[in-house]
Amino acid sequence: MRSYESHAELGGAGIGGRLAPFADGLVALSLGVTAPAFAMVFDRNEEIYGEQEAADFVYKVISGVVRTYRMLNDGRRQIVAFYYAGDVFGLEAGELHSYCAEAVTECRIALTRRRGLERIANEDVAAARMLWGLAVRDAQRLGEHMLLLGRKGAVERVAGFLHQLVGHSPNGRLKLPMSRIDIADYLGLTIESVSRSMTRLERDGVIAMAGARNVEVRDRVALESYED
Amino acid sequence: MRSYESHAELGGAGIGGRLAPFADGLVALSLGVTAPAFAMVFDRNEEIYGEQEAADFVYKVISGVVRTYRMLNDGRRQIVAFYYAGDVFGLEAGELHSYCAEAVTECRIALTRRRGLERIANEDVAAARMLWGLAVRDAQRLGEHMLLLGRKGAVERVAGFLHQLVGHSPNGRLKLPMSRIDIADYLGLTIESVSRSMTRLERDGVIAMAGARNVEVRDRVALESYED
DNA sequence: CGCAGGTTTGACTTCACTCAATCGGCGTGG
DNA sequence: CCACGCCGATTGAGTGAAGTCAAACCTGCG
Repeated sequence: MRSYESHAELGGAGIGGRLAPFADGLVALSLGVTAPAFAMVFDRNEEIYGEQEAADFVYKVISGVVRTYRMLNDGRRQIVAFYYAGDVFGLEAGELHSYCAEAVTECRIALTRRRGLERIANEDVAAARMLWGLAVRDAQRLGEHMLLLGRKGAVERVAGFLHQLVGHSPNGRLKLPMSRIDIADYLGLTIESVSRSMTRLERDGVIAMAGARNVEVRDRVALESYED
Repeated sequence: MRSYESHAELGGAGIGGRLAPFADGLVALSLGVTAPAFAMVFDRNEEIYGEQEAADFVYKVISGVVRTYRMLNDGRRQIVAFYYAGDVFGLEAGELHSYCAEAVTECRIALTRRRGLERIANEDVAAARMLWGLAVRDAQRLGEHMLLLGRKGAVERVAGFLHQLVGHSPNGRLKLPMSRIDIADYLGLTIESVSRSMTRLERDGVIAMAGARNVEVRDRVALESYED
């Protein structure tokens, strides 16, 4: 039970999730910076960390998809970002997490101690630069998303979302890992509006759908033009 | 013309703005980190830097207010953030600025070379940490704003905006430095909706107005409750 | 005092939301 | 292997909140 000891020793990383075997206890965070880590597996919709919880760890997605979000008292939810394999999340300025993070699909996540990472950053300038770069890139992506939320119509939002997802897919086919509710809460819409927008894009010949989660982008240029 | 030489030497910091005398050529960025700098003055609505311009400088507001924004082809604009005295802006991950920055009011801005700052960060761990902290705090603020843009109604947005502004004012009185257009483009609304929302808040006794730009928050608790 | 800009107000329209019914795909169990 | 049931997604009808267009109103300034 060596691994459980190490888990306890690490202070516990939330209620959920299960420890999982992991290569050599190291994770390559970015730009060649490597830190000691352990891995956990989270089920679909399982919480990874909550708002206002201590931000003792930094997380990297090994496989699966993660969402971070904030909520209002009455239940309205805004998904701030989706994180995919290779993405780092959970870096905070203060001692507490300012968002909630959950697994969209079953996820394998590498965790590394925040203090350890800070210690590394204190000695290795490249590591400090890397942390800075991660935060700035995050901020840039959020700014882009603000334009979408503040100034775009429903179809433009969905088109922008699909365009962003299809970026990494050369053949234009993609399998949406998240539900319509997640998409709606990411785009500041209702599920009905998301649905209507996708139908509209399909009628216009921009995309083709096979079931709700398989989308083929047929006309990437048109998709971009919807974004203005 | 010593100052113009130094301006040219620095590679030119945009078309607009005038060099201004500055204490000792140093600016305290944050947490005691200091870097060589020079100051410029920008008129109301003058551009500080444009989207896709080289991000050679980092900026700190000495006095006045700055807006950063992105635009769509058809002219729709989303203001990403306002920066007030003491705030640092213009830090970028890549070589280019991803937003446009303009002076909301006449502004006095301290500029420091990005490369110089990076050199300092390479030697001083505290400086690197500071840069990281600035970026993370920015990202956090943007995330907060995304919740407002994606999930709040018009009155809630205006209430949230006023609440954010009144935070630093103990007596509840504040003078809005920006026009209704700026507020609208920050909140993802039209000027008419901003106007109607403020009228509504006034009718409800939450605020009192003396002219369009002088607002007194009479009931801070009620203001927060509009935000949910 | 009068002009010009920005702001407020009003009437009407539009787009997205709500509520409700139907559809469809997936997984389970017969 | 197929039928059924369930959950998520789609579609439709009606409503409502914010947008648009236009007019009137301040207010600060020449």
